[in-house]
Amino acid sequence: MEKNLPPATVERLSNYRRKLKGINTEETAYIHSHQLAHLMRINPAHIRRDLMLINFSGDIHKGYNIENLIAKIGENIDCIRKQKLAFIGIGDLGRALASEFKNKDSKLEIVAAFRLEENLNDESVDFKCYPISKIKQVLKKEEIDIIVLTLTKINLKEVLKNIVDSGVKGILNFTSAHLDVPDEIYVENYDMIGKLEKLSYFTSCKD
Amino acid sequence: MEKNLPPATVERLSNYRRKLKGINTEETAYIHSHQLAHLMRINPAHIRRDLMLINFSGDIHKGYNIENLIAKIGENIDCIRKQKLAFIGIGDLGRALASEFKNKDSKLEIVAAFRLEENLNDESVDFKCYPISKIKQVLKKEEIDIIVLTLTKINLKEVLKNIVDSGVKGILNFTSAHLDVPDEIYVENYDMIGKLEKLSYFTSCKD
DNA sequence: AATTTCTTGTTAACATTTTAACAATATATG
DNA sequence: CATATATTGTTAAAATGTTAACAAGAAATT
Ligand SMILES: NC(=O)c1ccc[n+]([C@@H]2O[C@H](COP(=O)([O-])OP(=O)(O)OC[C@H]3O[C@@H](n4cnc5c(N)ncnc54)[C@H](O)[C@@H]3O)[C@@H](O)[C@H]2O)c1
Ligand SMILES: NC(=O)c1ccc[n+]([C@@H]2O[C@H](COP(=O)([O-])OP(=O)(O)OC[C@H]3O[C@@H](n4cnc5c(N)ncnc54)[C@H](O)[C@@H]3O)[C@@H](O)[C@H]2O)c1
Repeated sequence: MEKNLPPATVERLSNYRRKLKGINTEETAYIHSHQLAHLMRINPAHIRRDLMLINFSGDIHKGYNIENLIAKIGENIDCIRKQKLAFIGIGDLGRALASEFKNKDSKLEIVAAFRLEENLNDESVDFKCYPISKIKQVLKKEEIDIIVLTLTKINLKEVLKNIVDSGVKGILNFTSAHLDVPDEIYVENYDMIGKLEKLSYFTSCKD
Repeated sequence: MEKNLPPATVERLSNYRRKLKGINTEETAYIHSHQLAHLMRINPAHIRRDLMLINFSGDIHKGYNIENLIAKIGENIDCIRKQKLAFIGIGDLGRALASEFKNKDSKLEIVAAFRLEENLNDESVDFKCYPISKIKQVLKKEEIDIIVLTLTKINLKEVLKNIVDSGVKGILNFTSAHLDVPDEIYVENYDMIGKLEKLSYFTSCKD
């Protein structure tokens, strides 16, 4: 399978799927483009175009079969094997994000988290938590694919070096720090403040 | 002032500012487009174009004066008066997001949070926390501009009705629920899973 | 003084994303 | 049966976003 879907489409497909999974298909097995569009707050043409790109056909009158669509999206955007995630920093934010994964049966699996504290009971989470001193060893052994950075930035430099050396392929970065890593590593920065300030700009009267 | 900046530029300007504020201007008072671009992992032309849009000029050799630039960005994207935020749901995620606001001296100010629990000590946060039963009353009285939704979705329908009635202008939504609110309210959905799955798509070998 | 070297500001080209438009087609309705 | 209606799939157009290119000009260097 070639990775020829536009990034914006990939992200939307993931969002469609999550929304569709929330629908009880015993009540409604089909959904129309305009209905899904309404749920997603986007244009119906968008939906039709995205589904065209993954070659998914609907019934001209009943609409799209929800279960089949969920499966088709998976065929197109999921990795064949499970990809392994590790969290670095497991405080308020890390815990909140990690708990989103429960009951999601995604192809992404959290296999480890790291934190400063050497001895700590981590009963609230269902993956293994290590002190950061073990990072080198664990990343290599577990063959982690993707890192989620939710740490406060003490020692970031050394942490990054270990990440790069371990062969990780992508980083989702929630810290405000600059990540000086090679271009081969796909970095996605994620910042709420930017979104909020954009929202503020477009909702405030500027006169 | 007219709101004629492209959304993508507004978001980037906010990000530039946050990055610039992290620089010690006693050491380096100026920054070049390519330096900031490197920090942001974007193209230098991007920076120059964005700053052109807000009419900010740099010194042809020294680059951009950091303090002036921070101020200029503020003039262009900040609301004249402080805008008031309220969080609905103040668990792991709410707390993590709220604590990002400390020491940020933004024009956005958290003035209230709501949660299910009637009696609870909220010592870790520095704004007022109310039980959700008080929502109607508080939103009206405080004239909240923007809502951050970080609740687990019990009673969402009623919560939404109160939000709409109170005249809120924007919602940053972290829940997976569909927000059925009038089009006048600017809704921004924010989902980490979509970003992660996109990251997974572009980092995995699909052959 | 001339030349080289940078960097900004700006334009124009390019790429991507979004949306409108509509033919094709199936069902329902009069 | 003919007509009205609704929805998909697809193309084309419009809008937005990104990047390349380069003139203009300031300092440094020869
Ligand atoms: N991008 C956003 O929108 C956003 C929102 C909220 C928080 N944040 C950022 O997320 C990060 C975490 O926030 P939080 O509220 O969860 O903080 P927290 O204090 O609750 O948790 C921090 C965690 O990181 C660990 N940690 C710190 N330094 C570490 C290191 N060098 N190596 C390994 N582990 C380390 C700690 O042990 C702890 O588990 C912060 O950098 C914060 O700025 C970003
Ligand atoms: N978009 C994302 O990337 C992302 C990531 C993590 C969590 N989430 C979502 O954020 C939400 C909160 O997650 P969390 O980990 O902080 O949960 P949590 O259980 O730690 O906290 C939930 C909070 O919401 C409050 N609450 C619940 N129902 C409420 C109601 N009807 N009215 C008022 N308050 C209410 C609770 O009192 C509590 O304060 C969940 O919906 C979760 O799915 C989204």
